[in-house]
Amino acid sequence: MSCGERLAAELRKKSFRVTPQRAVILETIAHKGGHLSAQEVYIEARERLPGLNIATVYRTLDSLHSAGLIDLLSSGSKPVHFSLRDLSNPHGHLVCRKCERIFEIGPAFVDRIVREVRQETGFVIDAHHLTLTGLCELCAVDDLR
Amino acid sequence: MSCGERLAAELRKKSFRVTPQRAVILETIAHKGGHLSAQEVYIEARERLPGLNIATVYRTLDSLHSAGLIDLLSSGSKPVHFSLRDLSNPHGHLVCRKCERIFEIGPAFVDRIVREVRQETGFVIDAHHLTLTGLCELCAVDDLR
DNA sequence: ATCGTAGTTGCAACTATTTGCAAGAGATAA
DNA sequence: TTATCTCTTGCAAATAGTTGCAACTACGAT
Repeated sequence: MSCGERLAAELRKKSFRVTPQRAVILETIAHKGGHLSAQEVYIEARERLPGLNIATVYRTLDSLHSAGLIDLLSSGSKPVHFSLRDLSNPHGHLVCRKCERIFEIGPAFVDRIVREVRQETGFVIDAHHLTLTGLCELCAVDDLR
Repeated sequence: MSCGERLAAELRKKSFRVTPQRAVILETIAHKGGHLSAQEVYIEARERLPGLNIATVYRTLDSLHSAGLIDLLSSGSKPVHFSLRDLSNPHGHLVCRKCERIFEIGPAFVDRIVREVRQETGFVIDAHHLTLTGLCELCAVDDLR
């Protein structure tokens, strides 16, 4: 099964309809890799589907997120970014609210947190893109004065 | 020391200037309690400080957040909300990306996660408003088909 | 293959957020 | 107290994101 077919199947499974717009948007995110803003997705995707409307992009990103096909990285209050969910590489981000740097958390530790939360609350958090806000080691030291 | 004075001291400590705008915005958030959107803060605060500009509200909320005086609740891709940081009640939120319901995590468990992350990474996450996204118990069951 | 229905889309108007810049005002030191 | 240095603010314009609604279309039922 091709990548596109896999995504389409995934969508159908969640009873979302498979439309050209959704396919193009999803493929755009998959193709570019990394994190994209809604605007970036729009600009890229419109090259392949000229009539595409920005409102559709926003609504589609929303749908794809609740379907669990893409992840959402909201670093602080800054604009939200999206990325394809990569099941093979669950990882997390630590966003420092002071220096704004972003640190990665490895798969093993992310996995541990997911397990603990599930055990404690029954809630299954998205391991693929766990994002935590706080102070990095250096800024935390400053913060004590 | 009054509440306002405490907040002013806190601001000065982080070398932010204490201005009428910041005081009013902070007091508005403290007074109303719960979570407010930037617009709500603006409407409320302007009653007390008529000349107040919306741009100032956004910039101030940003400053107060990086100063660690207010927390930020971005449930999914929905508009960001702000609330006063309440040191006496650290708690977390679990946001289900499917049914959109929000569940609370108690202080004890939040504390445990904070400790684990610090131990593992040196990063001190904001315990006052930990927000995790994923699937609640019910939606997780559905998700398996 | 065709139909009907409910989910999706494009459009346009609207609301929300950000930014550059000149004027204004806390904080520090003299 | 006053001068000075930056940080902040207000304004206005630009950008980003949302919403209602009529037209369109994917897809299960016929």
